[in-house]
Amino acid sequence: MNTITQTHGGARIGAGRKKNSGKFKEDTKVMRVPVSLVDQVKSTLNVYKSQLKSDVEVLESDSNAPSLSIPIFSSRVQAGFPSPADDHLEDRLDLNKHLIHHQEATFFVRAQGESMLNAGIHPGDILVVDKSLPAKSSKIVIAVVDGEFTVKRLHKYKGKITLKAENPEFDDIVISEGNELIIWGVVTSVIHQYA
Amino acid sequence: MNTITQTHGGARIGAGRKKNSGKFKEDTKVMRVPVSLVDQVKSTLNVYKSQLKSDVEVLESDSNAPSLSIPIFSSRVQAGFPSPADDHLEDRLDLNKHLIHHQEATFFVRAQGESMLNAGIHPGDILVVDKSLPAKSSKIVIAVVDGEFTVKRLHKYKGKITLKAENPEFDDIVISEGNELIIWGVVTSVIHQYA
DNA sequence: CATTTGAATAATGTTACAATATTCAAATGA
DNA sequence: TCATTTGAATATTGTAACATTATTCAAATG
Repeated sequence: MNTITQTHGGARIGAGRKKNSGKFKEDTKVMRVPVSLVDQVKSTLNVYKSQLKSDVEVLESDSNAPSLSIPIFSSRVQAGFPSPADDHLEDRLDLNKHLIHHQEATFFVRAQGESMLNAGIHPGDILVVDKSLPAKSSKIVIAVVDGEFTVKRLHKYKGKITLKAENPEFDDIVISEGNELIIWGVVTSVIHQYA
Repeated sequence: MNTITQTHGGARIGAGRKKNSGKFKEDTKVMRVPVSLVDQVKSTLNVYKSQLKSDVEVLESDSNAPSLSIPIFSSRVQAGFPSPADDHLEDRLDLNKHLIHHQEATFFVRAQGESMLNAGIHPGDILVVDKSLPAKSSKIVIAVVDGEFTVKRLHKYKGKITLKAENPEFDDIVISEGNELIIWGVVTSVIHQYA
């Protein structure tokens, strides 16, 4: 070893990485998990990270929501539109009941990208997702692929799984051996709010 | 220490605890988890354990369990969603509360035509309509024109009122002296349900 | 032959460690 | 003087190692 003259840098106090500068911005702990749940826990961590990055926003459904029935009309009614003041109402609808079939298994996700525009999903829309429904082919699903949160249409064909974007400008995701795919649930409805 | 004469037991081969005799009946792995998710993961493990106990290997004890890199379409344990929100109660969503601001003045309409496709309104969608909001220009409104029920985007310009379709295949409706126009309310959101 | 015992082995929670990532003042040089 | 480069200091993070506890069951015992 020869003596290396220092050309830059130097010792000092107060150097070093900042606390909580990791991906979780908080302390971590090691825990032991059965192998069959490792992927699932990983996916949970990924969702959490995505939320921290505010890539996604996930909300759960409110089990204590009071019921509220509101009249619904069909726009087919051409004339003599019945006033909502009438008690002669066609029908009433409670959004929570109508859109949520399995309360415990339902959660909401706020859509981010534009990859599903042609499926009617716009950035900022609220997606209603049911974890208890089977992820059948051609359903729109919420998935985590290799740690990335995504909304795509699921296709299974001859054992090959593809997540299809519904916007020609976006690429489909073909799942192969090396990919980790976790499906969180099936999108049952989209809610778009106007400004 | 004095020499203790062995009174029972003895060395032998094949002794020892059996493999997979732990609570999970499978190998485990340590992983690092942010402290705020530790409880959540623990409860996931607990659910898993209780399922193991009751199910007594109902599913995929050997069926195929392609858990190598392949999806957990029907993961046995439905984990809750992690939330970075401090108050866990606040990330529960009541659709009624979220979408309906003036309960008394709100009603639903089921959309019929395709004239508003580009505004994201498809046939069969549920429109949330608020009667109490001012029908400003550029808002999507529910209107009755000469007795005909319609959903269009309202435009007011220099005293001229137009109801614009949001689909090039449909004509706009220009309101003139002789027309009767009644605006029932402003569409605040659209809900589309997937089959 | 039924009961007791303890050596062998696995599970499990925690700590330790090595490798990587990040920070930012000192060193440099323009 | 000031912008850029550098590397010591410190944190993160995945995994291995460890200590403790739990379990198993044949040998020892009576």
